[in-house]
Amino acid sequence: MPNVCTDGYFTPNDPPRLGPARQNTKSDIMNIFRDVKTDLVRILETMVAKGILPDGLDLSRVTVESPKERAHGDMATNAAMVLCKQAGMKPRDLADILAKALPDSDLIASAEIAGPGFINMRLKESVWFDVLRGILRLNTAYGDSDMGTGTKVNVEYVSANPTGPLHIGHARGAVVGDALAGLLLKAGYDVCKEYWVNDAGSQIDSLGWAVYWRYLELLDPKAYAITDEDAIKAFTVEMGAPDRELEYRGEYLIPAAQAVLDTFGESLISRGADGAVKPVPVSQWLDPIRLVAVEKMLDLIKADLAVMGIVQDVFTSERDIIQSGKVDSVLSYLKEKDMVYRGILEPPKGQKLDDWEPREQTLFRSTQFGDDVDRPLQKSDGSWTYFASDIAYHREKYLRGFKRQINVWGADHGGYVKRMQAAVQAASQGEAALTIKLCQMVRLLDKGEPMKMSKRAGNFVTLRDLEAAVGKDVVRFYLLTRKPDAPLDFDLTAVKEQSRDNMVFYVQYAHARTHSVFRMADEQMPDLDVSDAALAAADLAALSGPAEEQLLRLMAEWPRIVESAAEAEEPHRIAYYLYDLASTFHGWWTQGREDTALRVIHPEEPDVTQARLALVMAVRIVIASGLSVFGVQPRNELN
RNA sequence: GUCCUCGUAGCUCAGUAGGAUAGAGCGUAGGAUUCCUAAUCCUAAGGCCACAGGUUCGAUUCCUGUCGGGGACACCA
Repeated sequence: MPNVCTDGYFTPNDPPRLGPARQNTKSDIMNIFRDVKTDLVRILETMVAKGILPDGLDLSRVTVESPKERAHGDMATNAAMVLCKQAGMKPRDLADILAKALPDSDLIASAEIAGPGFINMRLKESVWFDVLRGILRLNTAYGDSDMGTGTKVNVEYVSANPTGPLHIGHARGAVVGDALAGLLLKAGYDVCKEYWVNDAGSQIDSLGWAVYWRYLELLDPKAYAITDEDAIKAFTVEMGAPDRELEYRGEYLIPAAQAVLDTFGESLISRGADGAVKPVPVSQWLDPIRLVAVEKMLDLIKADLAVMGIVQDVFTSERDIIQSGKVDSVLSYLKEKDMVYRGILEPPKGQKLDDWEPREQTLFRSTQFGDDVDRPLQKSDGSWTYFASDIAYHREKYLRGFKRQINVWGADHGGYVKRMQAAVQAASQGEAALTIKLCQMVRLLDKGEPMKMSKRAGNFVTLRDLEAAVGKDVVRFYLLTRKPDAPLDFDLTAVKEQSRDNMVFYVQYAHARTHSVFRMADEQMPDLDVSDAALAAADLAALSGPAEEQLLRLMAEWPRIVESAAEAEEPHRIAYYLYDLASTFHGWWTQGREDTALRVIHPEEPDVTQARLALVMAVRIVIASGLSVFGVQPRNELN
């Protein structure tokens, strides 16, 4: 995937990565749910061939899943209930026939009917051991799926205005977008991670003004102090923009101003007869300053993202989209389709606008695609609205081959969803589909008390502050412990607590514990072969207890979890699965406290020890596989 | 006023490509530590899945409406 915008500050990153040190080898995918379903379908087809069932069965609603109740067996299918109408049979009659045929499978030991027509199946014990060996063989590639069939998906996230460092408000979208991309990659999609750079709007003008002032300040700190309101006022008046305010005053602009000074020297000012620094007219400095300022801000943002372990593949410049004529071309495209017209909108309801006046505008017919009103494409000064360039950008993504697009936005952009989806439909002849993930606010707390932040006071918490306070992995995992569309409290103290109610710690502790068991085994049984090969070849008969079976069963579900989370585009499900697995593992491990026979390490019984260590290793692998989706490094020990 | 989103145990939250007796943590009440990490585990109590209709063999899940919390509503992004 080439980077499309590489002018100036758009230095391309490395090409999209294909995941952590692996190829998506479709042939080497393990998923026993799928295997059982394949067998089930095969048996159904045999029954069709024999004339027991009619041709042309719709099997789309047939599922194979693990029943909630352990007593119901290993897996259950609803096939009889879903197919009974098509087959013209009563559910239980069909279930009866099916249940008799199922043990024909290599995987299924027995099947029986329950409830309204469920078929509960017991799998052969060897199936679970095969799962364990498969995990050891595949390592963290276990859980990979081919459900995406290499379909191209574009995930756009962060996309913060390049006007300053990222702060906590950006953190959630950044992490959710990155994890979603990781999840889709694991599920077999061809994922492109993307950032849309709004470097063309009025905010960039504000940035330019602020940086110019900082530039003046560097040249003459006394005359142009950032704290000197009178001087600032005099400056804006002199520039012919008395309403202009310096919106951005953070110190992070000083390096940008220094870069301006390094690049342009004193060519953006004049000197009075006394040598005093004098600003020159806006037209002479705004363009060059904006360019340098955006470049520096984008560097800052990329560095912030890198601290969080986020590296996106493509950065697309709004300015570039506009200057290359892509907005004009998408507009003429839409005009051809009669999607654009000149018209006057009704005044918005529910809020008073003092300065509202009827005005003829260039409008996009988004109502034809379910939006509430048609949306303006041009500002009154003739320049494009943000919406117009965004349409051009999304069409650009479509033309690059992305028929599936995902945007991760803050919930405050919710009102923008329908028009953007409408635009993507219109600009792709209905071929591309855009889904939008809205992330709710994160409330930053400390010891249960909300932390007071204000941009004005300059004490807002940056992403870097957050990372420095608790660490990248904690931030990433914690922000994924709740579905994005629900608000989230982030407590700086609680998140570092080492107890069960902190998911991050609890899962990491389970992973660390798998390592400590191996360290202990090495101490107590230095001669035991614990190589991958030895574990894979171990006699697993010792793992037939209920607790072991529970662990194996849970780990067998991992590929299914990946697929359903990818299908739902909900990475947080991975977090809950890992918590569940950690809990089951801790419980199994603790059995050894009450009954020494159940301990992992038995110096007198190397076979049993080896089998149990194989199980521990599998748990370690599955946890690591899950954490890799989140971009979180598993811990080998704690403290 | 319109649109989006959420409503599940006392609290914080999972779950729902429609499935069998709705789960977890905290908190509450008990219990386990000569022991591979007690940084952990076990047991118990706790529910009209906001409410009302609809779709069907079956709805916490899908549809419609009501109520309640949050968010958004020209020429900012």
